[in-house]
Amino acid sequence: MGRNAAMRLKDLAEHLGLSQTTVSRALNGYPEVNEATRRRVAEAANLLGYRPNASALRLATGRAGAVGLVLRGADELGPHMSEFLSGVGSYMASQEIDMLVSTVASHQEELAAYRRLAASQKVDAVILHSPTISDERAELLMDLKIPFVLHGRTNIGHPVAWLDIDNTSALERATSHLLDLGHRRIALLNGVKGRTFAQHREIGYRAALTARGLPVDPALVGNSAFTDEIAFRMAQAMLEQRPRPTAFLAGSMMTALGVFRAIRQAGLQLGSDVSMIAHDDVFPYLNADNMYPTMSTTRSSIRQAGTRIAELIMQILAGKPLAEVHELWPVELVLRESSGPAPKS
Amino acid sequence: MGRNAAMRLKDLAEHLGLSQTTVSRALNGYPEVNEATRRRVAEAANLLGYRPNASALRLATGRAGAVGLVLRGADELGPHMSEFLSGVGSYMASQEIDMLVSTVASHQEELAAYRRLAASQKVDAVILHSPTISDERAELLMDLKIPFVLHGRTNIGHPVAWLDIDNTSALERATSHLLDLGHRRIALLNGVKGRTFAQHREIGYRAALTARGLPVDPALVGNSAFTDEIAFRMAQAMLEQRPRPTAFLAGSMMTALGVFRAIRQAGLQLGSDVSMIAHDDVFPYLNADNMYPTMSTTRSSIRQAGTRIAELIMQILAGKPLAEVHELWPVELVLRESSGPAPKS
DNA sequence: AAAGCCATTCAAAGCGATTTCAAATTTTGA
DNA sequence: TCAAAATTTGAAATCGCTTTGAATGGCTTT
Repeated sequence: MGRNAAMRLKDLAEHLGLSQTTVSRALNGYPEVNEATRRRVAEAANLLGYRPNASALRLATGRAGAVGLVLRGADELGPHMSEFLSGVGSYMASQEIDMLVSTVASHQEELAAYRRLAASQKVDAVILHSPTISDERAELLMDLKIPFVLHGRTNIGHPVAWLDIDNTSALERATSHLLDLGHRRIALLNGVKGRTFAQHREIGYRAALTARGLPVDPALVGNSAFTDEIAFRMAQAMLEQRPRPTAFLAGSMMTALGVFRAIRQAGLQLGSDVSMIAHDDVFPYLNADNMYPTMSTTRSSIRQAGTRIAELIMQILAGKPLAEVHELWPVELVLRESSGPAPKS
Repeated sequence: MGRNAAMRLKDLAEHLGLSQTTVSRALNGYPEVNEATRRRVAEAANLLGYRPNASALRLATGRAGAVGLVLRGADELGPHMSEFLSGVGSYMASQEIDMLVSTVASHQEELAAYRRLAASQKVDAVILHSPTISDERAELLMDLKIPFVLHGRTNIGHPVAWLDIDNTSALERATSHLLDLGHRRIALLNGVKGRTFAQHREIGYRAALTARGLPVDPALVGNSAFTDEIAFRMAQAMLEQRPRPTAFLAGSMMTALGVFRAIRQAGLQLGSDVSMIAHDDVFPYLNADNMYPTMSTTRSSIRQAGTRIAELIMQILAGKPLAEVHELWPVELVLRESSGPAPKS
C-alpha cells in the first residue's frame, strides 16, 4: 500500500545500533573501523539488501557514476552501435557505472544534448562516436570540460583521448591484395563523406593505387551510410559501367550484402566474375565465414573496441593525461572465397 | 583550472537578488510568483545556461527521471534491440527522461541488476523485453514495486502493462497463404523456445495447418536465436529432407538471409522452387522491398513499438491502472516475390 | 596515578535542489 | 482609515548520503 520505501543508511544504522558515519565507513572500506564491526555491518547490509540511494550518493560525492552516449537518430543506432554499446556495457557493468543513452535527431540537438548533460551534471564522461575530421562536438565537450574518449580520430586544437582502428592500412592492404590478383577497376563503397574513418579509408585506397601508378576513378568511389539498400543501388550503377569494376571494397557487412545482391542480379558470380573484400565489425549474427561464398574481410571487433574505450574512460577519470590515451588498433585481413583473381577480359 | 563548477540555484538566486525559493518556483511554473519576476528569472536562467543539478533534483523530488533497460549480453543487444531502443529514445528525449541501459551476461545477473536498480532507486520504471511464458523477471519487478511495461506478454498472477504484436494471427495468415498456394511442407524457423512470442507464432502456424487437417511435422520446426548463421544451418538441414520443404517461415530478416543462402546453395530458386515469408521488424538498413527477389513479409515496426511503450510508461507513471494498459498490434502481411505457388512434384 | 596515544565511534555540516511555513507587502472591503 | 485578505517573497527543513572534526575509552608509558 505504502510507497516504495527502500532501506536507508539511517535505517540500517539504527538497526545495528551504530551511527550512520560508522556504517558508511564500514561499507566504503575506510581503514578506521573495527574489523568485527565491519563484518557485522557488511552482513546486515547484505542481508537487508541495502544499497545507497544513487542520487544522494552522487550529490554527496559529486560523481555521477554514469557515462553518456548521445546517438544521432536512425543512422547511428544501427547494428554497429548496438555491438559497440554492448562492448561498453560489459565493462561498465563491472565498474557499477551506468550508461546514459540519449537519442537525438540532428546535429544541433546533439550539441544541445551535451550542454544539458554538462549543466545538469548527469554524467562523468561521454563517449564520442564517428567523428568528423574537425569535430565540433569534440570542441564543445572541451569547452564544457566534460571528459570524453573518442571512438575514431579528429583534429582539434587540444589533445584528445581516442581509440581508433587503422583504417588506412586496412584499405591499403585490401586494395593492394586485389591489385596483386590482377584487378584494375576496384570500386570503393565508403562511409559518409566527412567522417574521419571514411577519409582514412580513402587515403589507404588511393595510396595503394598510386603506388602502382594507377589513377583513381571518381566514378568508382561512393560515399553513403552503410545500409544494404543504398549499397545495392550504388553497386548496381557501378556494374553498368564499361569496363565494369571487377572488385568491390565494401565498407561494412551490410554494404556487402547489398553489393552481393547487385552482383547476383547482374548475373555475375562473386569470387570469380567480381571480387569483394568487406569490412567486418564482427557481428555475432552475421558471420563472414558462413556466407556463401565466404567473404574476405578486413576485420576488427567493434565490440572489443567498446570494451576498451570503457576502460580508457576509467583511466582518464582516474587522472591519466589525455595525451597518453591513444590507441590505434591494427586490422586483420582475412582472405576467403569472395576475393579471387581478376577475370581475363 | 578549477573544477567543473556548473552554476547552482544559489548562484542564480544571488545573481538576481532573489531567494532560492522564488527562483525555484519561477522556473518550475508555480503560480504564486509575480509574472515580471518569472520572466526575469527565466531570462537569466536561459542566458546563464542554468539547469538544476540532476542528483539534487532527484534527491529532493524522489523521482529518478530515468527508465531502465537491462539487456542480456549478445543475444539481446542485436539489431532488434537497437531499433527498439531508438524508438524508446525518441520519445524519452522529448520528455527529458533518461534511458539507463545496462548489459548483463546471465539470467541471474539480470535479476541482480533489477534488485540493484530498485535498491539504489536509479529508475522510475523499466522496460521488459522478450518475456518468457511465465516471466520470473516480471514477478521480481512486481515484488520490488518497480513499475514496468512489457514488450510482449507473460502470464503471472498480477495484472501487467504490456504492448505486443499479434504474432499468432500473423503466422496463421502467413501459413494459410502458403497453404493456399499449394505448399504442404512448410518449415517454421521460430525464435528461442520458451519466449512467449515464439509460442504465439507456433500456435498460429499450427492453427493454420490443423484447420486443413494437416499434421505438424516436428522436423520442420526449429527454435533458435535470430542469426543468419544458425538459420543457414537449420534451413540447410531441412532442405536435405525428402520430400523437402517447399516453403519457409523465417522469424526475422536475419533468419531470412540465412535461409536464402541455404536455398541458393542447394541450387534452388527462391520464389519458385522454394517460397519464404519472413517476419520484418522494419530495419532502415535492410529493406524487404529491395531484396532480390523481393521478400514477402509479416511486418511490424519494432521502432514504433518502442516509441509507444515509452508513452505507456509515462501513462502508468501518471497513475493509469495497469489493467488498462494493454495494446495488441495487428501485423501486416505484405506479399512480394519470395512467396510463389508450390512447385509441381 | 597522570599523561599521552591509539583505535573506534559519533554529531553535525555539507552536497543542491524542493517544499513547508511564516513574513512582508500590496490590495481590497467596510 | 484601518482591518482583512490576497499576493509575493524568503528562511529553514528536508531528501539520503559522505566527510570533517571532536569525543570516547582503553592501553601504554613515565
